[in-house]
Amino acid sequence: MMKNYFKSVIPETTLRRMVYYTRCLNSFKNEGVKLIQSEDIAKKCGVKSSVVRKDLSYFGEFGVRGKGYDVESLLSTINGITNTFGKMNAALIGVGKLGSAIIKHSTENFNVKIIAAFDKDKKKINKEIGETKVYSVKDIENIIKKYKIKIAIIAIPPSDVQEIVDILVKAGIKAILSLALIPLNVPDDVEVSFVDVLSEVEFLFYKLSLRRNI
Amino acid sequence: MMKNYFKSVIPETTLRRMVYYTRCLNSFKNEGVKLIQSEDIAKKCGVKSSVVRKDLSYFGEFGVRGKGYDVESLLSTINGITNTFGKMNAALIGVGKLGSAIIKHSTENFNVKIIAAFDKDKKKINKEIGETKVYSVKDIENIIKKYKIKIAIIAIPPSDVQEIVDILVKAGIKAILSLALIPLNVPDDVEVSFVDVLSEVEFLFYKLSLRRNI
DNA sequence: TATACTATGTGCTTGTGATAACAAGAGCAA
DNA sequence: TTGCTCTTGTTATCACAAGCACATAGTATA
Repeated sequence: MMKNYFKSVIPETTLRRMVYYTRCLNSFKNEGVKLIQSEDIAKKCGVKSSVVRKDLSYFGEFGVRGKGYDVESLLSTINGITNTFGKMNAALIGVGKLGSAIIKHSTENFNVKIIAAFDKDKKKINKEIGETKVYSVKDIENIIKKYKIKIAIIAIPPSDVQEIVDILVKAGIKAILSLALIPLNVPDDVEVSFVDVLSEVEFLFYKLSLRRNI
Repeated sequence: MMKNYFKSVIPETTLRRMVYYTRCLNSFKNEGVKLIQSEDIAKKCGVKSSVVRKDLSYFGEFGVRGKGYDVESLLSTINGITNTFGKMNAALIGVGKLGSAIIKHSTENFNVKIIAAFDKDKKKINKEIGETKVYSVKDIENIIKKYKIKIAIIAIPPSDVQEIVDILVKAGIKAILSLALIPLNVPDDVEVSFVDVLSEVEFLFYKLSLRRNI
């Protein structure tokens, strides 16, 4: 039976794994593999095959029972979910060491493309890092609106973050990835996500410490 | 009633929030706040006060009913959980742009200290970034054993990751934070965690896309 | 000392994600 | 067509985390 394209609510954990699956599928594709089974994806990603099937089933029925999934078509179906079918365009604020590392990383890998970067340092403005042009932070609103960018990565000192966040929200940004683990004030319709290496290391310390003390 | 120090099993989500609480408490401390309530922490961290209280209760009873928590003593109690009471020492593999950004970040902020870095590029070996000395990857086992380092951050190209992971495990590393979202082979007693900016951005794309399509 | 007040700590309910077990569908062969 | 095999898609169960709501215990005040 054909079902409506998306089930009611899709768990965040599933969405996170979808990113992982995409990586795996691309890897299979590059190896020339045409057909795979849920078990193959599961092994490669370190999850259970039932999880893979369940995750995929949230979006529709893509497999053939008794056979498996067609790598190519599964990939393009997943790409279709984000409606991008190409690069996912994002902006980056803060072209310091971390910021430029991310730009470099995005040129080498995967699906995300940083199409505009911003900094307040005049020495950096108007230069290019790879294909990414660096603008003044004063131009954030203009450029973001011009290119209809919806996602921004923030790689600036914590003290400046909220000020920039306000500008981004005003410019129409709908999701912010902050590289500093500090609370952000945003409207309800703006997604916020944190990535912080040192926080994660601290978390690992907690985990290790508790292992012995239980 | 005094209870045994740690309750049976502590949820991962709680441990993650503990890191966040630490940040908030330090922030309160710097502002000169002596006494706080669960509601204060909750607001600052964007969670419910009952969650804060429950999280803390996993480790013991630190508050005074009718008053709240003493900032200073709560902080040192939490620090005590990791048995470090000072810096948390970690190693870093790969002194590229990303790696050196992390080292710089760790000198400026928070609790984690990178006490040894490793690279295979001879130009980088024996130099120092801040207070962190850069060693040859050939010395990983020696140095890690010498300083009894238990946690390592990996910031190298995906193709080299597994090779380094094997060396780290052999050297006694018990937790690995990988900056590339690729599966790692490790023994069961080694914790593995991933932090990948671009994966997180992709995840946000999924989230935004689905918002409209439900 | 008694009483009112305040914020903690904690059972208990509720909701959500993970897991396993199973039913259903597709291909193939006789 | 019938039966067999294989792997998907789904259902039912289990485990766990979130949040409420209240009993508890300490503080302040008279």
